[in-house]
Amino acid sequence: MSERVHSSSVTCPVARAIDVIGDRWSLLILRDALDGVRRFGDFQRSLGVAKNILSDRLRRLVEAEVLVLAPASDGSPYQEYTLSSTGAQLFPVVTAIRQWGEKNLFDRGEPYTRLLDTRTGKPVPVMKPLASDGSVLSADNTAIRRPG
Amino acid sequence: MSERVHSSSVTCPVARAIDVIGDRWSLLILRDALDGVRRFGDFQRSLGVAKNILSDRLRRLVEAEVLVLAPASDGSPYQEYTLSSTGAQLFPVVTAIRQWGEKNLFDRGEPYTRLLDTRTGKPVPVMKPLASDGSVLSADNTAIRRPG
DNA sequence: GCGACCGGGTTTTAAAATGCAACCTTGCAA
DNA sequence: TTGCAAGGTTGCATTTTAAAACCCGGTCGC
Repeated sequence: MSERVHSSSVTCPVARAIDVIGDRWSLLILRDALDGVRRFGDFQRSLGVAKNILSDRLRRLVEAEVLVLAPASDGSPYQEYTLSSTGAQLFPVVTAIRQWGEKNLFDRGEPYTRLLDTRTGKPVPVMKPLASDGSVLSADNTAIRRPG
Repeated sequence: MSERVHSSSVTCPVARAIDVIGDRWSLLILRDALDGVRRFGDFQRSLGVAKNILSDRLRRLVEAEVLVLAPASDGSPYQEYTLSSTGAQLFPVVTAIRQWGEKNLFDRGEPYTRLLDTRTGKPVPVMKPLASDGSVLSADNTAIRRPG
């Protein structure tokens, strides 16, 4: 298990994250992976992406240790792409994107796919960044501090 | 003020959102915009992106009503790109990406830029999707439901 | 045992996006 | 009026993406 060396001198976590997951197909792959998709063919059918592009993005995500390539769990002789623990931690990212889309990109009455809590059947409440005292944070009351 | 018509038949909010903000430069522009950057030249210096590409991305974000082009607030004869209310709602998205990067893409001891609550000076706590009863949700106990 | 088919790709070639440099324009300011 | 900076646009070479064709190792029908 080799230690990854991360993108040189970039000290912004957003920029590093975007190097790994910040393109259209990678994000859609992760959306599907978080919904339980594991097989090459299933990703391809779901996304409608060219096989060479899918192959490339899956390889990059495996190299970044966001996905892990493992023997299929169902006895078929193929392999499947599963989320690593790092990859599973992207659930809040995809959920935040989803919730922004839900609130801002659909007209009233227009249907969209919903994310439900399977234990209760209810929609997942909107995520908000909270301060340590529990109050809701907006961009206005935060700031970036550079290291050093 | 024309009503935008959204991307046809795509019913996944993640997919629609990615059409608007799901590329490298757009996400980095939004990171900077949420940190208070407003001017073309400031985005360019911060990102190191080619001017034509920056111009294109800013135009798209304005068309998508994520950014708004307004006269500069400081009396200079130029215009500035400010976040619309839709754009400001991307704060949880960029914050989730940032927090994933912080936890997964830096080696121990390696410095990175931090997001601080300006009222307390403390780092912003990690965002998590919560169920309606306040318990933490993971991808495992959620599911997508298609409309109709 | 052999031909067809399916999963999971790679290769080839054409189209589109990107990046760089040069240029243009407007508003000052010397 | 010359110069200079902000905020772009344009032209062109390079890189990335996409679509389609091809390949290759199983498995299945027979």
